[in-house]
Amino acid sequence: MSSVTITRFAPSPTGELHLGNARTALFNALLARRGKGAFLLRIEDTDAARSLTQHTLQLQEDLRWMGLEWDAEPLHQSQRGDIYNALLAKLEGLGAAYPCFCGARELELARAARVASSLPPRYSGRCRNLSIDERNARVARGESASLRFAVPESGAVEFTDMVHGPRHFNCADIGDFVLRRADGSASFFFTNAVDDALSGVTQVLRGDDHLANTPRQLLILRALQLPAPQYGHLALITGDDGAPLSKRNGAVGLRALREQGILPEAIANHLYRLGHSTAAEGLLSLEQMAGLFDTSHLQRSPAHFQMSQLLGWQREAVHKLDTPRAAQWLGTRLPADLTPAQRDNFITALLQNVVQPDDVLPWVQVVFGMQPAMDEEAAVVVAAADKNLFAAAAAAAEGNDFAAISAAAKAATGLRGPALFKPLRAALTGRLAGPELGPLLRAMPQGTARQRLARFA
RNA sequence: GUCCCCAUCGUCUAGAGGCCCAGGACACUGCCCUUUCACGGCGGCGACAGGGGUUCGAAUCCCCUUGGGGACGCCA
Repeated sequence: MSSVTITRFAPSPTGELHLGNARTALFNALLARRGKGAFLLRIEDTDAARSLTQHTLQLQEDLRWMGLEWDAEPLHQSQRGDIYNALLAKLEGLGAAYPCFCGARELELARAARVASSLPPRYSGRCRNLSIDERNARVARGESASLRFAVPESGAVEFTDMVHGPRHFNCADIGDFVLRRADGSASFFFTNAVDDALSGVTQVLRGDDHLANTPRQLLILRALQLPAPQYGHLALITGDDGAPLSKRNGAVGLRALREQGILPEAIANHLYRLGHSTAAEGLLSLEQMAGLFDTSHLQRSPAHFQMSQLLGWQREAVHKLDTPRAAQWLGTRLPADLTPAQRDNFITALLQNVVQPDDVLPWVQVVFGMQPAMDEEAAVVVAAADKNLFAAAAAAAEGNDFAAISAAAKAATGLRGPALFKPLRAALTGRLAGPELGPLLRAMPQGTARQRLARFA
C-alpha cells in the first residue's frame, strides 16, 4: 500500500459552487493535508454546451478564498481527447465496449416501455449482439454511433467504501452505459474514472449520489487494468425542502454567502461538522481540521443545512477578527473619511455586537450621523426621564467621555443602574440596546454627545 | 417500477451490548456578571421513527413496517 495520499476535487464548471461542493472540496483537501500528500483540481468540462470558462475561473477563486489551494496545474478534461480516444479504442479492441446505433428518440421510447412494464429504465443491450458485418456496414453507411461498455452479464463488483464499508453490486443490475457520445466526446463515467487512475489519485471523497455509479467505474478500470482509488461516499447535504442541495436551493451558494459577509473560516468550520464529527470544540484552523480529520467519523445519513448553525460559527469567527481584517470585512460600510483612530474605536466598540457586516450600518448612522432616528421604546424612556439628568450630562459631555457624563448625571439625579443608563443610552444612540457606551462615544466626532444630550435638557 | 443508501433533541452530532431513565454544539429560554447593551459564565427546555425478535441486559445486533434520499441519462 502506497504511503502517499493523493486526493482531488473534480467539479464541472456548469454553475456556481454550493455548500455541498465546497464540503467535498474541503474534505478532500483535508485528507490530502493530513496525509502530507497532494490535493489536485480537475475541471470536468466534457459537456461543452454547459461548461463555461467563467465558472471555471470563479470556482478556482472560490476555492482559494476558502483557503483550499491545489497542488498542481489543474487538468481540463476538454483538452484530453486524445488520451481518452486511445483508451476507448483499447476497450473496443478488447471487446469490452461496442458501438450503439440507437438514436435518442428510440432510446427514450424503449425506456418508457420498460418503465410501463415495471422494468428498470436501463438500456436493453439491443446493439450489443450485432454481428461484426452489420456493425461495419452501418458504420460504413455513416450512421452515427455511441460507444457502450459491455457490462458482464453475471458476477458482481465488490469494493470497500471508506464510509459505508464493504459494498456489493450485481452486474445483472447494471445496464450497458455510454462511454463515448455520438459526437465523439467521452462521458463522465469514463473520463472521471480514467483520470483518477492516470493522476495517481489514491482516495476519492464524493457525494453519495455516486455510490451506485462506482461499480461501473470499477468495471472500466478493471477492463483497462488501471488502478482504482479508494472511494468514500459522503451523505448529501439537504436544504430546507429536504432535497439535496442543488443550484436551485437558493442562498446556499458560496458566492451568495460570501456576499452576505460570511467568513470563510465560518463556512469551513460549519462544513467540517456537517456529516463529520470531531471532539474538538471551538473555531478550528484548516491545519487543525486536517490534523483531526478522520474518515471513520464521516456520517452515513444526510445532513440538513441550517443557516442558524452557520451563523453560530460566523459569530465566533467575527469575534476573533483583528482590527485590520475587521476593517477589510466591513469595507465600504465604514465611512471613507474616518481617521484611523475613529475607525479602530468604532470597530472595537461594535465587533462583539455584529454577525454580518450589514449589522454595522445602523451604527454608522448612530455614531457618525447628525441626528440618528429614535425608536419608540427609546423615545418613551427619554420622555419619562428627568430633564436635569440630560442637562447635567450635556454639561459634562465635551470630551465624549462617558465616565464623566454618567458621573455628572448620577450626581445631579442620584440615579444609578438601569435608571441612570437607559435614558443616557436612549438620548445618545436613539435605542435601548447596543454596544458599550464608553467605546461607542470614543468613536464619535467631538461634540456629538453634548449635542444629543442637550436636545432633551 | 427495479436496485441501492439512510434513520438519536427543532438542527448538527456523541454513542461501536451494560459506563446512557442518552453527552456536547447551534437555536430558544432563565439566572449571574456588567452602576447600561452585548460578550462571557452557569442552568433549563428538548431525541433513541414504530413493531417484532436475539440477549441476563439493546440507542447499539437481526427482521419487518414507516419515512427520507440516491442510481437506473449520448448530465456530471
